[in-house]
Amino acid sequence: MDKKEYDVTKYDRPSLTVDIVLFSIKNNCLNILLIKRKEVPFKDFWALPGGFVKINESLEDAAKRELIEETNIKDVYLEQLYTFGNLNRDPRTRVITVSYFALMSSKDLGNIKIKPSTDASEVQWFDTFNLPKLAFDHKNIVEYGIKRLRWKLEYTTIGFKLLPENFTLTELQMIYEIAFHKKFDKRNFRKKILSLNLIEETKEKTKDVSHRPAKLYSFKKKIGDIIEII
Amino acid sequence: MDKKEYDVTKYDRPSLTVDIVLFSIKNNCLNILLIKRKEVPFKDFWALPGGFVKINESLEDAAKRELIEETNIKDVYLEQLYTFGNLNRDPRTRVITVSYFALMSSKDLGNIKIKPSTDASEVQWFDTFNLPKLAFDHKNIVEYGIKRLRWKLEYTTIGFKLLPENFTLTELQMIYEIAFHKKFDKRNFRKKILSLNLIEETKEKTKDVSHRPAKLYSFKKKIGDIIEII
DNA sequence: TAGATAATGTGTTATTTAAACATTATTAAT
DNA sequence: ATTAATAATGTTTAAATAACACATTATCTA
Repeated sequence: MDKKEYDVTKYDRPSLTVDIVLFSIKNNCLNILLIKRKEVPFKDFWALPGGFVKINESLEDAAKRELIEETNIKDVYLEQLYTFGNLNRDPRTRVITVSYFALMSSKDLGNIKIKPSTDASEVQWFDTFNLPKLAFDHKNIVEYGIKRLRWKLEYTTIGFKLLPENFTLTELQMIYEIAFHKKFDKRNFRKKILSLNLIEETKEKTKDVSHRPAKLYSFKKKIGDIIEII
Repeated sequence: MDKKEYDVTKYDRPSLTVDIVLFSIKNNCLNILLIKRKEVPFKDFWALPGGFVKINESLEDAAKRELIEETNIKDVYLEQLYTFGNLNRDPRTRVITVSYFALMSSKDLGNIKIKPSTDASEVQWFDTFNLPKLAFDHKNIVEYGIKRLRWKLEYTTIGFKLLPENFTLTELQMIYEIAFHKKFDKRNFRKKILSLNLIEETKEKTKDVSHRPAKLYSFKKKIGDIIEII
C-alpha cells in the first residue's frame, strides 16, 4: 500500500442498513408489508423489513437478501428510494439506512408463504393508508415511498408491476385510483392507456364472474422494462 | 444495555462518504465543479468534491462541510441524489457514497474564491458535456446528476437557483436550452413562463450591452421555495 | 449623424391533448 | 325471462401546446 494513502479505516463509521417499502394490491387496497420486531429497540413494534448491509454485498443485494430472510419474498421490482441518515434515528448507535422501493405483482400474493424469521416474529400486509405505529423513522420512509409510487405511476409504466401478467383494464385503472385516492373516468382512462400502445389484448377473458366477462390484456414489453411515459 | 439488544458494532461496516455534483452556469455553459485529487487512489485525477461523513453529523451537513473545506463554497441549493454502493467502487475498501445534487447561482461565481485544500490540489469548473476522465465511479454520479437536473427543470422552478436575483427572460431560457441541449421558441417560452405567474418584472434593465437592453425579472417567491410546476 | 449590428419584445392560427359525459352489451343467477 | 352486475364504447368541448416573422431599441462606427 502506498504510504500516502489515507487509512480509511481510521474513521468512525456509522452502521449501514437497508429497509424496503414493499407495495402490493390486496383486497382493492394498496398494501405495505411490515414485520413485527422481535428485539429492542422498538420490540414488538411494526417496522419495514430490512437489516444490516454485509461488507461484501451490494446495497441492492442486501435489500433482496433481507426481503427473503425476513419475509421469504423474492423477485419483486426493486429500486432505491432515499437514504436516511439523521443522527438519532436509531437509539443504539449511528445508523444510516438506504431505503428501497419495491412492488410485487398481486399474482404472487398467493404463491408466497410469508414466514417469520430470526428478526421478525410476524410478517403481515397492512393497508398503506391505515398503518400501525412504526418503529424508528419508518413512517417517514413509507411516506417517501408513497410519493415515489404516485410519481412513478404518473410518469412511467410501473403500474404493471403490481398486476398479474394478464389483467383487465378495470384492474389497471383501480391501481391508479387506489394510489391517487381518486376516481378516473373510465372511457378517458382506456383511451389514454390504449393510445400509449404498451398493452395488447390477449385472447382470454375473465372467468367465473357473475357478469359480463372482461377482456384480459398483457403488457407488450418483456418483464423488466420500465418505460418512461414522458 | 439490554442483553437482548444486538451488538450493532459487531458488524463490519463500510465507510461512508458524500460526493457533491455542483452545477452552475458559466460562459453560457452548464458547468460542474471538480477537484484534483492530491492522494492515491486516483492521484491527480479530477473528482467530485466530497469526503467521509463524520459520526456526529448528518449526511447533508457532511455535504455542506466538504464543499466548504474543499472548495470554499457555501449556501448552495442542495438535495440528495442517489447512494452508490457497489463493491469495488473504491480500491481501498468498501465505500458507500451518498451523492448530493447542488446548484449555485451564477451571481455567486464572482464572489467566491475557490481555494484548494488538504485533499485537493486544484479546484476548477468544467463544462458538463466535456469532462476529463474522473476518479472512482464519479462519471456515473455526474450522469445521474444531469438527469436529475433535467427532470427538476422540467417539473419544478429549480432553474432560478442557477440565476442571479434579477435575470432576463433570455437568460432563463438559456438555462433550459443548455440543460436540454435544444432550442426553444422564444415566444412560446415567454408565454409559458409568464403564465406560471412565478416571476415579475423589476423596474430595471440590463446595462452596458451594445443592443437593446432587456427587462430584468425576479422570482416572486422567497429564496428557498421550490415549487412543483405539475 | 446615418446606417449597420445585435439582441429584445410581441400575437395569431393550427394542432394536439385533456375533460366531460350516457348508453348498450354480455354473462351468471334466479 | 328477468334481474343484477360489470364491460365496452364515441362525440363534443375546452385547454394546452406548437409553429411561425417582424418591428423595436440600444450601441457601434464610418
